[in-house]
Amino acid sequence: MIYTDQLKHAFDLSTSLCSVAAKTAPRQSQVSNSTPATIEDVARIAEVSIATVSRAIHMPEKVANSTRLKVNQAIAITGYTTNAMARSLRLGRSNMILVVAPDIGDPNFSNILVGLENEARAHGYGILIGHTQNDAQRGLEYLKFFNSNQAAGLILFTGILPFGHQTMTARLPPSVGVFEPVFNGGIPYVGVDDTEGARKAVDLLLAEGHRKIAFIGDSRTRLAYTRRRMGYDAGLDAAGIPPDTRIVLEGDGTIESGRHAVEQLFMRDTLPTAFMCVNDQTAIGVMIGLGARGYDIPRDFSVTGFDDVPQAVFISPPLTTVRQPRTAIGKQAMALLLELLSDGRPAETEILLRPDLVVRNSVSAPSRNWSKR
Amino acid sequence: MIYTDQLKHAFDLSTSLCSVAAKTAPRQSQVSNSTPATIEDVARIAEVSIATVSRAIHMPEKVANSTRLKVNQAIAITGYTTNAMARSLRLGRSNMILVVAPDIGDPNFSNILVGLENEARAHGYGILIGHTQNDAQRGLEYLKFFNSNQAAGLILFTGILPFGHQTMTARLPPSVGVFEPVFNGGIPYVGVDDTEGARKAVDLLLAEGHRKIAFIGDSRTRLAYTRRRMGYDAGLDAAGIPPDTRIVLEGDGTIESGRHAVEQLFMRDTLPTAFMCVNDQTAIGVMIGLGARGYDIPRDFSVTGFDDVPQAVFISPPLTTVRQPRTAIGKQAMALLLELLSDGRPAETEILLRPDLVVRNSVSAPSRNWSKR
DNA sequence: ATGATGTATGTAAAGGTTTACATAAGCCCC
DNA sequence: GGGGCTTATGTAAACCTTTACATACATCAT
Repeated sequence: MIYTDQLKHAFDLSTSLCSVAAKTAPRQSQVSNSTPATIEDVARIAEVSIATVSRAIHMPEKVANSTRLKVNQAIAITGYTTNAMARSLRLGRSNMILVVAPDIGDPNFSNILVGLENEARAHGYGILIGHTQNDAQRGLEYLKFFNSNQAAGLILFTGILPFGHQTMTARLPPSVGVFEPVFNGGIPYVGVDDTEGARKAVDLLLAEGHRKIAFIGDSRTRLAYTRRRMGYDAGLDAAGIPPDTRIVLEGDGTIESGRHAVEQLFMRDTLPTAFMCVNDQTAIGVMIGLGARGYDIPRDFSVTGFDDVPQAVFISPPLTTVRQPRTAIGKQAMALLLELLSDGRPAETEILLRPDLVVRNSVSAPSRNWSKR
Repeated sequence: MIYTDQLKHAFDLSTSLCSVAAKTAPRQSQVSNSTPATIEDVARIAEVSIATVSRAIHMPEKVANSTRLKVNQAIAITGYTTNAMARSLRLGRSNMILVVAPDIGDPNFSNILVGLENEARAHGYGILIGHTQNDAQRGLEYLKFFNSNQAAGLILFTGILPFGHQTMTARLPPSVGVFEPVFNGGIPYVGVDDTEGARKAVDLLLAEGHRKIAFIGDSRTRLAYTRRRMGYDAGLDAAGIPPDTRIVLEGDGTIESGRHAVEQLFMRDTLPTAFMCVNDQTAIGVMIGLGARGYDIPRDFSVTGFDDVPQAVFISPPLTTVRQPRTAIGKQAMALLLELLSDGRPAETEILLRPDLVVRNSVSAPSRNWSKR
C-alpha cells in the first residue's frame, strides 16, 4: 500500500511537470529530447549568455531580478540540471564522498551509512562506497578516486589507513574517521567515548556484586579497544580491586575468539564470575562457549558486550551491552567532513558521543554457589 | 596483527614505487607535485602526442610496440591515472553505478552490496548508493545522477521504481532489479526462485507431518512475496490439502506484523500447527508472539522463514529458513548490468538462483497433544 | 558636462579527455 | 617507379561548465 501511494505521488508529480513544459514552450524541440539540456539550451531560451545562466544558478544575488526570472523559467522548460561531470572537471573537485570500510557487510557499517548518506545528500553530496577486506592493495585502488577528483573527501571506517602511510600523509584528501581514531593518520574522528562506555559496563557488573571480572578483547591493535580496556581498568581501580592479568585475555574481536577465550580460561586455575567483552561479537562467542559447557547465563556467569549490534537483542539471553548511536555518529562524521571541505580546518579533532548502557538479560548477581571462586 | 602486517605491506609498496620514480626521472619536477599528472605530462615525457597516449591506454593494439613501451614508462614515472571526470564528460557516460534501496540499513541489503561492489570494481566501475526510505520524492532526487551522467546504470532493490512511471519509462537508464521483479519497470532482475524456495519450506513442513500450515505474509504488493505464496499453494495442492483461507493472513513483512498475525489467529476458531512466514522478519515476529503466549517452538508450533537474515541463526530456537545466496545475487546482478551497458540488450530478463533450505531448530513434527486440531 | 563609481552582462579561456580526420611513411604490385 | 593500400601518429574539435576580464550602461558628485 505504501508502494502504491508512492507510485501515485510520483506519477502526479511527473505529469504536472510535463504539462508546464508543454504549455510554456510549445515548440522547443529539445524539451523531451534524448540528450539532456545543457546550459546553452537554457541560455538560448532565456536570451542571455551562458555565463549569466551559471551566475543565476550559483550566485543569484549577482544577477538582476528580471534576468533571474527568465533564467528560472528557461530551466523549468528544459528540465535542465547542471552536468556534475563538467562542473567537477572545471572546479577541480567533486560532490562525492568516498566511504571505505574493511567490510561493507558489517552490521555496524550499514547503520552508520544511513546517517552518512542523509547528511551528505542534504548538502548536495553523494556517497561512493568501497571495502578493502583488510587488503592494502585494494585500499590503494581507491586512491584513484582522489587523483581524478571523483571524490572530494574520505570517510574511514577502519582504525588504520588502508594505504601506505608514506604515500598518503602528504596528499591525503580531507578525511574523517568513524568509530575509532585512525591509527596512522592523525585525522579527526567521530565515535563514542569508549572509555566511558566500558566504564559503564564494568560499573554495572561491580554494582551487581561481581569482583572477578574477566576482560576479553583485543587491546593492542585497535585504539577503540584499547580505550575500552582503559575503562575496565579504571572501573576496577575505583572499586579498589587489584588487576588480575590471569583473567584478561587477548582476542581479535571475532565470535571465534570469544569461544576460544572461554576454553583458555577453563584451563587456568582462576575463573571469573563475569565476562566483560570488548565487543558484541566476542560476547556472543563467550556465550556460545559457556553454553556449550552447559552453563546458564546469567545464572552462572554474567556477560557484557559493546556496540549493540542488531543481533544482540535476539541472542538468548538478550545481551546487556553498550550502544553506539550509529546514525548519529554517521551524521556527525559527515557534517564534520563537509565542514572540513569548506573551511579547510577541522573545528575539532575528536567528537565523542555519549554511549548508553543497554541493560538486557545477560547480567545478574554472581551466584552464591560460585562465590568461593 | 592483521592490521600491522597490512600497514607494513602498504608501506613497502609505496616506498618501492617512489624509488622507481626517483631513479628514472630525477628531475621531473611534477612527479611528486600537488596536482596530479595529466595526459599531457605523460605525452611530453614519452615524446608523443596526447592522442597516442590515450590510444596506448585504451586501444593498445593500435600503437606500435616501441611507442607503447615509452608511454608505459612515462605513466610509471608520473604516476598518471586518467581523470575520470574528464573522461566521463567526453564519453558522455560515467563509470559509476547507482544502487538504490529503500533502506540502506537493511541487513539483506548490505550483504548483496558486497557482491555488487566486487563485481563492479573488477570491471573498473565504482558504486554510488542512495536510499529512498519509501519516499518517492527522494527517489526522484536520485535521477539527477543520470541527467548529469554521474551514473551509468542503476541497481534497484525495491520491487517498484522509486520515481514516477511516466517520467522514467522512456529515459530509464540501464537498470537491473535485485531480489524481486520490478513492479512497474519491465527491467531484468536477478533473484532467487521464490516459488521453489517456498515450495521447499512447505514440503519440509508437510514431510514432518503438518497438515494445517498457516501462511503469514504480504501477497499483494511485492511480487517476490506473491511468488512465495504460489509455492505455498502449490505445495499444499500437491499434498492434496485444500486451501484454508482462515489460516492465511496478510502482513507487511515486519516483525510487528508477525506478532499481530499470531494474535489474530488466536482469536479465530482454527489454529495451525505450523507457521510458514513470507520472510524472516515475520517469522521472528511470530516466534515472539508465540513465546509471549507461553508456547515452545518447535514443540508446540513449527515456524519457517525466508531470506536467512543474519539474526536467523541467533534467535532461539535458530530459525529454519530459505537462504538467499546474497553475495552471488549481487555479483550476477552487477554482471548483468555491465553486460547491458556494453551490449545494450539484456541477455536474459530474469536470472533465478537456486534457494537452499537451511534446516535449524524451529521445525519438528506436530505435537500429539495438538493433533486434534 | 565630465569623470568616477558601481552594476549587469557578455566573451573567451581553461579544465583533461577522446576521436574523426588529416598526414606521413612504408610496402606491394603491376 | 608510381598508384593504392596499410599502419602509426599528430592536429584539433568537442564534451559542459565556471570565472577572470572586458564591456556597456546607469548613477552620482563635482
